[in-house]
Formats: sequence, structure tokens, C-alpha cells
Amino acid sequence: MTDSRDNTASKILNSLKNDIISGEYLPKQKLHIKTLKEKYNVGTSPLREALSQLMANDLVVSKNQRGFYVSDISLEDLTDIYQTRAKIESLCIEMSIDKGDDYWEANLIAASHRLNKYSKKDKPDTNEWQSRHGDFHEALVSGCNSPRLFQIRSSLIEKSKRYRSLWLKENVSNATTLKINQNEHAALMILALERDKKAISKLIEEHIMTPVGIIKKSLSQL
Amino acid sequence: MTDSRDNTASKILNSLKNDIISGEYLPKQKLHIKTLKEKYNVGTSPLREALSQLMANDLVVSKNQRGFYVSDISLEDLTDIYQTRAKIESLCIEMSIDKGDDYWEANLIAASHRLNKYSKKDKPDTNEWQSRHGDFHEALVSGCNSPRLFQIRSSLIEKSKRYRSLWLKENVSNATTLKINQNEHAALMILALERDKKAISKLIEEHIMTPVGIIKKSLSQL
DNA sequence: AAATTATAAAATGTCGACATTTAGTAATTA
DNA sequence: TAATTACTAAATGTCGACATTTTATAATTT
Repeated sequence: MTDSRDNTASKILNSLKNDIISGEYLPKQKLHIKTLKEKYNVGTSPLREALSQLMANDLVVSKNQRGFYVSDISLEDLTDIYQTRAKIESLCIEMSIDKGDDYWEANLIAASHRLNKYSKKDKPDTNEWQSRHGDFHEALVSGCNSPRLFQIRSSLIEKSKRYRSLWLKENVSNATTLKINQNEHAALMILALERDKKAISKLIEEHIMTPVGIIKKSLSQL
Repeated sequence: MTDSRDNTASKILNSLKNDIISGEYLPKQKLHIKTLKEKYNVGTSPLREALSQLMANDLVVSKNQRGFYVSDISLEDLTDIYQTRAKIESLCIEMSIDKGDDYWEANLIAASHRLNKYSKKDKPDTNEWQSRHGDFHEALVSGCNSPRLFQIRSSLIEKSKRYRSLWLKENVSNATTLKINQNEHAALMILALERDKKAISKLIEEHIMTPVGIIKKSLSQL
């Protein structure tokens, strides 16, 4: 992943981004230049270049002469992110249904099967489940074939992951996530194969909004 | 706009962005560090920080040890940008219709009036018309009230402006732009006030896609 | 002459230093 | 004691220098 042919700024960008998304740095936390330089073993320039890119991604904010901070979160933003994400996902799926071919269908069925099997496991590994879960949803939208829309989707997922991470930090167990919507996934696949745009739009929006209530509750008591 | 309390990187970012969007720097054109430093009278660090942010905005790309380039354009990307933009705009308007109140309606009527009046003028100034045109479309979506969706919308508009600029560069006259869709705007307003989501979605998507054919033709013969 | 190699020039990306601004602490005053 | 001021320490943002890589040019070889 981190090609040695990449420059320092690119390499450090990923580390920093992951550390912010995973919640290692908390919202509003100051990102001291000196500390980061030592932690990631880099000089000033590449570090600031990475931070500049994160600013453009809304993960970092900066005030002149007062340095960089992890961007703040809020209940309003949580709702806005997830709602927007739901609408975009719905859009992607509708376009998938319009354009998706046999390969899209086959790939979707396969991804669904992999997720289903793993969901029924006794002691499922969270990372593996999340990976399969992500793959399933990607299979759903993969027929849409719009790079720009995908980019928007990815960027929103990144931002929502931040909220999810912060929530997971509070709740050690995440059995909730795994159980909440097992049958919804099956329903989504069926509706996709039936090319029922209206029904699948409704369902996917609800599906994506499901965690919001839980995260909201957890977050508001901090 | 360019606050003196901003740092050098922020100030130069806007100039650079505008120069790329307006087509002063052409697609694939190399952005020599030394040249830019002299042109904008800045040092290495803030310049590279600005370029880093533009990378995150997809206006600039970079290869390690081979510097920065204005990101390329293509017919496929042109179509993708405008199509995505059309879908997003449609989404914004639908949400506007759901949430828009009396103030939204009033503001929309006012913006429509300002655009209409100016469109009937003898010798309209292009900039003034574009300003009023932009205001009208913003009035349409302003009820949607989702910062994140607005941000996506702005970013797409920026990217589409690039194509429009390149096209304008070829076609000195832009009377086309002004005349193409005068009555569509009136229709959009009426449908908005009637809260006819289905009809307005269809119309706005067509409306936004209108320039694509023209730009495509102009661009493909370069 | 075409292709390869060697050499020179130019450009990139990184670093550490420095001036300037901000934040923190102690001293002063009311 | 609380509030204001003066001072010190820390941190930021910018610059120019330097090592490394790439590109362009000339020389060599087949």
C-alpha cells in the first residue's frame, strides 16, 4: 500500500488520516507540529503538506498562527453526514440498477453469500465482518460506474467512520452492529435483483440511518 | 476576501485555484515550483501547501519527484461531472421542497425576478448574468439545509466550471449560454412553488445537462 | 545512422534555522 | 485577592540551502 516510491508527505498522510478516523486523536485536539514530527519521524514540510490535504478533507482545521486541530464533531453534523450518505448511497444503487449487468448481479450474489455465511458464525471477528459488510455494500453500488459519485461516497464513508469509531471507543462490545440488520442485507439483495428502485431506495436509506440513533445517544452523554 | 490575517498558503490557494478553474493553466500543464514562486512571490512551503490542498480537490495531481501538474480532463469526466452534478442538484431541490418555508419561496421568487429582468436586457454583461444565474439556482436549493450536501454541490460546480471555462476560451461569444434556457428557469420556479418534486427533478437534470453536448463538441476537436 | 551510455543541467522534495506570533507565568497595581 | 501588565518560554509559519532524482544533451559504441 505505502509504496516506497511515494514521497514522505503521501506516506504520512495515510497514517495521519487513519489515526484521526480511528479516533486516536480526538475532536478539537491540538496537533502539535513538534510532537507529530517526532512521532512520525518526518520534517516540517511533508508534515504540513499532509495536514494541508487533511484540511481539504475536513478532517483537520487550522487557525493562522495557532496551528492545526482535529476538526470538531457535533450531533448536527453526525445527522447531516449520515443523511447525506444515505441519499448518495441510494443514488448509487439506483444507477446500479439502471446500468448493472449480469456480472454485477453475480458479484452481488457472491458478496451477499460471503456476508451471510460469516454473520451466522459463532465467534465472528469484527474486522473480518466489517470487511465483508463493506464489500457487500460496494457490490450493490458497483454497477453505477460513476467515478465522481464513488469519490463522494468514499469521502462520506470516511467521515462517518469517524463517528462510528468514537462510538465504538465508548462501547467495547459491538455485537449490536453485527446483529442489527442481518435480514436487511438479504432484502437489499433481493430488491436489487428485482430491480425495484423505489423499494430499495427506501430500505437503504433506513438501513444507513440505523446506527445514528445509537451513536447519538452514546455521544450526547460525553 | 483575502484576509491579511490569513497565512500565505491560504492566500495563494485562492489565486491558484481561480487560475486553474479559469483555464489560465491548461490541463496536464506542468506547474513548475520555481515559476510559481516567482509569479506569486512566495516561498516553497506555502506554495507546496496550497498545491497539496488542490491535490485533495482533484484540480492538481503530482508524481513523486516529477512535480505538480494541472489535472487532466476528458470527455468521460466531463459527462461524469455534469451527470453527478445534475443528480446532486436534483437531490438538493427535492430536499428544499420538503423543508423550504415561506422565506425560501419569497427568496426564490425574488431571485427569479432579478434573473428574468436581466435576461431581457439589450446588452447584458456576462459576469452580471452569471452572477444572477448562480443566485437563482442557489435560491432553488437553499432550503435543503444540509451543509455537507452543499459542500458536495460547490465542489462539483467548481469542477464543471473548469470545463465551461475551457469551452468559453474556444468560443469567444457566449450568447448561447444566455439564450438557451430562459424559459426553463421560469418553469423551474413554478414547479418549485407547486412542490412538484418529480417534475422538477426531471427538468433540472435536463437543464444542467444542456451545455454538455455543446462543450463536448467544442472540446473533441482540440 | 540508430541505439546505448555518459555527462551536465535543472527541478524536486526535505531539512533545519529564524523571525514573528501566541500562550503561559510572574510581577505589579489597585 | 482580583485584575492588569510585563516578561519568558513555546510554537507557528516562512525561507533559503542542500542532497537526490529526473530530464536534456553530448559522446560513444555497434
